[in-house]
Amino acid sequence: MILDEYQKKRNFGKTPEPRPGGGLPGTRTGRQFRFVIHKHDASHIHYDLRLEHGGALKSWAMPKGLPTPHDRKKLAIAVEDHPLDYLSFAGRIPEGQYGAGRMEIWDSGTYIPLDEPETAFGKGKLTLRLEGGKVRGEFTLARMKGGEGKGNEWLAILAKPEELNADLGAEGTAAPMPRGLRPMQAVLAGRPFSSADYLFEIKFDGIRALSYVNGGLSIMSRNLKEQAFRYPELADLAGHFLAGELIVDGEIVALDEQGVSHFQLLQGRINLTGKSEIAAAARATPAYYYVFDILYLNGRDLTQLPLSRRKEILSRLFMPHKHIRVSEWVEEQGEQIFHFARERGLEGIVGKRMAAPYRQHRSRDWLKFKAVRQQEFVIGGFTMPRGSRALFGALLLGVYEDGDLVYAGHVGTGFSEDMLQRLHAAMAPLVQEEPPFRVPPRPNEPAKWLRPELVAQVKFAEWTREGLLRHPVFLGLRNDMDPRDIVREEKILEKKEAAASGPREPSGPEVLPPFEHPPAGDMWLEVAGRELRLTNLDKELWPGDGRGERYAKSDLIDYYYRVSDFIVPHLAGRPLTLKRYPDGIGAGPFFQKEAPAETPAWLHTEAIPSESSGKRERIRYLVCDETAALIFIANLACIFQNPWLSALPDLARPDIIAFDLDPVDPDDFEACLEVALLLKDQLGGFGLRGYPKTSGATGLHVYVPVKTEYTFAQTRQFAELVSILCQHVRPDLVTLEQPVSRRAGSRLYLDFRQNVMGKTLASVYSPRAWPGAPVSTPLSWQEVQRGVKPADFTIANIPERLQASGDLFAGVLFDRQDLMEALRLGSRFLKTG
DNA sequence: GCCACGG
DNA sequence: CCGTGGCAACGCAGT
DNA sequence: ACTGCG
Repeated sequence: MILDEYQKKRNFGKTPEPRPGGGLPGTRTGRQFRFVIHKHDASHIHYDLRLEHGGALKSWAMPKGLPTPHDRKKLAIAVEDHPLDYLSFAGRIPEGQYGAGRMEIWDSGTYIPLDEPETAFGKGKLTLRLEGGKVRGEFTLARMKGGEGKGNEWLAILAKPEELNADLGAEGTAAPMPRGLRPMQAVLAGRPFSSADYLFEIKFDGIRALSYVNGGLSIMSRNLKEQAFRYPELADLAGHFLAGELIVDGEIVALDEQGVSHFQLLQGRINLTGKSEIAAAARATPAYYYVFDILYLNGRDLTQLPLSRRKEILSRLFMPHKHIRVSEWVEEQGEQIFHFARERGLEGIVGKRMAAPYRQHRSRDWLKFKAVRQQEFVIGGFTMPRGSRALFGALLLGVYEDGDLVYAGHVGTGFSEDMLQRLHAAMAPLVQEEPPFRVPPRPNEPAKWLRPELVAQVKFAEWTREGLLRHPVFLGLRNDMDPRDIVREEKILEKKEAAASGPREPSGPEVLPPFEHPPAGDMWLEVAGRELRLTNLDKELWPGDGRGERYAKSDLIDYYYRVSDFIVPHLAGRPLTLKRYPDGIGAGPFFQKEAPAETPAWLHTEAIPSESSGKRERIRYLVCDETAALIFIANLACIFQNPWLSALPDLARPDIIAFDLDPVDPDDFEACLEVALLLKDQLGGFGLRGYPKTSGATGLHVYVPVKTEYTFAQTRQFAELVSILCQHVRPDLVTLEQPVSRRAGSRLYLDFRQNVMGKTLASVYSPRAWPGAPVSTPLSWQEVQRGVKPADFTIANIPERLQASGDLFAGVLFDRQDLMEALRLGSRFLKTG
């Protein structure tokens, strides 16, 4: 019986594969027979071609897949005949069994023999046409001559490359093959969602690269640098597509033991140029290419097709292999995938709108959701190496809690070879007998303890209930931080998430791509259905000179547009005082409260009685509740936004207590940082959290969000009390004197007097009328501790910062604190102090 | 930035 | 036609 | 009552 060999190799008690003989012969019409191509993930990934013939399946194992236009001849090893039931078999063959590993159906369909099948199989040469769900084309199978024992070696040959999958030849539009395409990029989004309009993929942490296949292979990084030579293991990429000419999009990655990509692992390879170096690195840290899009195929531009169609085409053409893989995707279930990503310690996920075309820039059609967190940790020890690893195994990390170093978990991945050595050298002189931890951990490997002086930057998925890190990855050493300052950064966002676990928000704020505008003159812009006329876009607001970059009004509007999702929530409901700079920061600005005559009808205005001497008139204030309003206001050459400290509907009850830290010497920002920390301590005595931001000018603002329950008289009094305490602690540093002449001898004027109805401060994320267009930027307390330069935050880089770190001022929107409780807490503290 | 006013 | 003026205003504290 | 201040 021809299936004897099949039977002999298998134990049907253990393998799910079909027994021979049980199957139906199947229906067949004329000269059509059935075939299947299995993708078999055994000791090596390979493809198995099985052709129905003589009541069984003639089978070949094809280690490099089917022949393709790029690789017209590929080896095919004839293996034992399989039963017909194998046509529909898919499953996992268990460990220890013949052919152990996952067997999946990659393609199936019918084939038409183009010569006489009865004799062709025996002669060792047959030509056939495959009509599968994926493959449609003409192939020849020919037995090679070779010496003894070579009788099972065949060649699979693609007979007519130009006819392969010819049915796809009308997709897209005819175009010559482009060069230097830019990859489409995702916009950072907040909360993941589920939507039938989107598919979701894993976000890779590697090098984004477009691959051009056209005779040769070119792999281009985002900055259009050739990468193909650097990753020899990707060389046969071209041979894994069933088309001769194409452009695909994907990411080059290196994977850890868990199969998770980390850019750090690739770091050692990104600059190599020497051939032998590259070969060695490829052995030590192999690279993988995950393909997720197709932009061009056989003379046709596919970028205007919807993503869903591009995915279909890609999966028809692509034979994944060990180093060249397909990025799996799932439709609709964004939240589930995000959860999965976080569990596995993956960077995050990407949501892509299925109807969207491919665009060569950042677009909201692709949204990325980050699942990782990051902070600094003190290195308190390390474990001995295991296996092939040299020098050490993992770093033992800690954070300070009440003056003690508390163990926070260990990190054993993310080190480059070079970093491993540098770390070891840095740690060696710090070894000590005593563990530095309050409760020393007991790791599986023997540990060495260190004087807690080194600080590591680590990213991780989340804190476990036990307060340890889940999926930590080492990012780098920091030499700019005092280890004593390292504490667990309480994630306020987590609290928010927990509190908001009920009804779901659609998604968090996103940084928008710049809008397209003419370099000069006027234009109409439609924002969320609002028509806006933008004027004098080329008007220079910040002159370019030695002190700062040149920015035009278009840059201001562009900035506000991009960050609108972040700034609008901080402005919503708050009357604005306008300060307008129609002739730029060098010329005289003017104030305006009354909404200008050209204010569109849809823009929210609020008529508020003016308290001013006698006149019982009302002023129609602008209120910025939406992006379109923000853009309108920016077009008025309002460089920064001046919102009230109270919001509608109760303008008499502030929800923010503001402290304005104004250095006496404009260059003495150090004084601001120092006083901010002092203020943080004093607020802490009342159990209150403050949120710091640069003013954008010379100083710093600290906001304390409170419940909308107190009068301005109360908030002002409280601000005064806290300020007096600060002044009392550091009389050398802090003055509360209003007249400038009396501030001499102090370094900082602590202004609590702004807490009055109708008074304003420049809002968070507002650019300022100073050279270089600095932006009022929220800081983490870590940054206040370690020191920053306010001029480093400008309209040129804040969108990126927001994209990376989100809204550090989000607390001001929801962390409404109880002033009465604070006073109770503080009075206790005052009595004892 | 733009309107209203006056020359 | 052009040039120009207007476009905010609170409350505190010190005198 | 006037002024400086933000």
